[in-house]
Amino acid sequence: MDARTLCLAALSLGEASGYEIKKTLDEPPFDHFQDTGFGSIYPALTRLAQEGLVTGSAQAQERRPDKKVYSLTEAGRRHLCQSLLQPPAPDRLRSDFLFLLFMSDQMPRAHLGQVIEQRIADIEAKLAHMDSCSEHVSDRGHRFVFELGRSYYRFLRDFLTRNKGWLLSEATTADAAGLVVG
Amino acid sequence: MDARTLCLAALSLGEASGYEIKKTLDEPPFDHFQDTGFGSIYPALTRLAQEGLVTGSAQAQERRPDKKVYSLTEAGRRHLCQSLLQPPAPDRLRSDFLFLLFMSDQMPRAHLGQVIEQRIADIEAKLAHMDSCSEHVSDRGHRFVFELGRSYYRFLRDFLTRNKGWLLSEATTADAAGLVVG
DNA sequence: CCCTCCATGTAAGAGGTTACATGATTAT
DNA sequence: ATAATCATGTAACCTCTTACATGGAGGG
Repeated sequence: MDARTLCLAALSLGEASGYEIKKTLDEPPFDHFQDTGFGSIYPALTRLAQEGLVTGSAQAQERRPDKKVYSLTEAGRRHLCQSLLQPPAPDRLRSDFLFLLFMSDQMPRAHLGQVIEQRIADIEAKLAHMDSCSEHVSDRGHRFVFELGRSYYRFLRDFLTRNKGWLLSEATTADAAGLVVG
Repeated sequence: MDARTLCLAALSLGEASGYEIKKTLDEPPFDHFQDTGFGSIYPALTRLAQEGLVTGSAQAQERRPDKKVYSLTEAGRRHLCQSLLQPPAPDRLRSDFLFLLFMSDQMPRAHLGQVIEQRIADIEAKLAHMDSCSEHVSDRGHRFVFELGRSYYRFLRDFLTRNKGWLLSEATTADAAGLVVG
């Protein structure tokens, strides 16, 4: 899905401004399958409004810049439902981190160790943040993706913690059997 | 990493043509963290050659189009090693599949079921293919990413298999406790 | 005093995708 | 027959990223 479809999906949960959509997309479980910036959202909303899939109205605020609150039109809701019937494109992951692990024999061991520890800490922080969000996830699909994401982060943390020693060891021969794949 | 860095990484394993690089990038464990097409690879190689990071020579072949075999220059190897010292950008996943699961209350149950079964079958096929590749993965970093990917696919397959019933059930109330998160 | 939050947008550029163009060989 | 493999590339397009532009409120 592109930025436009994501905006439609966010608005299907209720009317919102571009800024609020961005906040929603940045939180779990939305953030598990996409990563969208202001530079995509604002133009997407403008175009969706032109196409009649959303309507927006500027609202004056006290001591704040004006806010443009958008909501789905009937056409927008139909368009969103239709896009859900398309066969999903294959998942695509872009991971510098896995690239570094892949190339680890070309890297100084100390730096590699730092990168892995940093990643484990990042995952830990993510999990902590998810704990604080967990109560607010009520919809069934949202809960499913939320728990899938949480389980994935736990899996990744455990895999890295268990096997970092194997990757970082100085021995020239590293038997694949040493990897604990669970 | 962009297409240029990926080409450098592929060539660090030995000289290759654009076509051969594409094949390498499409196989595990390379395919676990990127997804690069001909339309990115050929222009990337042209530019890398202009920058002196790779050298290419056309080789005539019998009954085949000419082949341009590229190899890393010293400058190219240095450039690659330097790029490994940069802090890695955050991982980014784009998943239509998770988007569909997220929106599953807007979807016909039958279609949702099909999408999930298809995904499980795809993962099963991927795992079978990885089994047939496993012996050829010798480098330590390659093995690490390979096993991480394999474990991830198994995790995803198991999560979907265990919990699809929970997502697909007709009951209006679906207790989060019903999810088996392992 | 500085940072983060609120709030919107544009403009330029980088990067990637898709379709097109070509064509013999080999396997089913 | 038909599809896949081998083999390279270009051009148009689309999308996204990044930087810029603006500015008050409130917390540390």
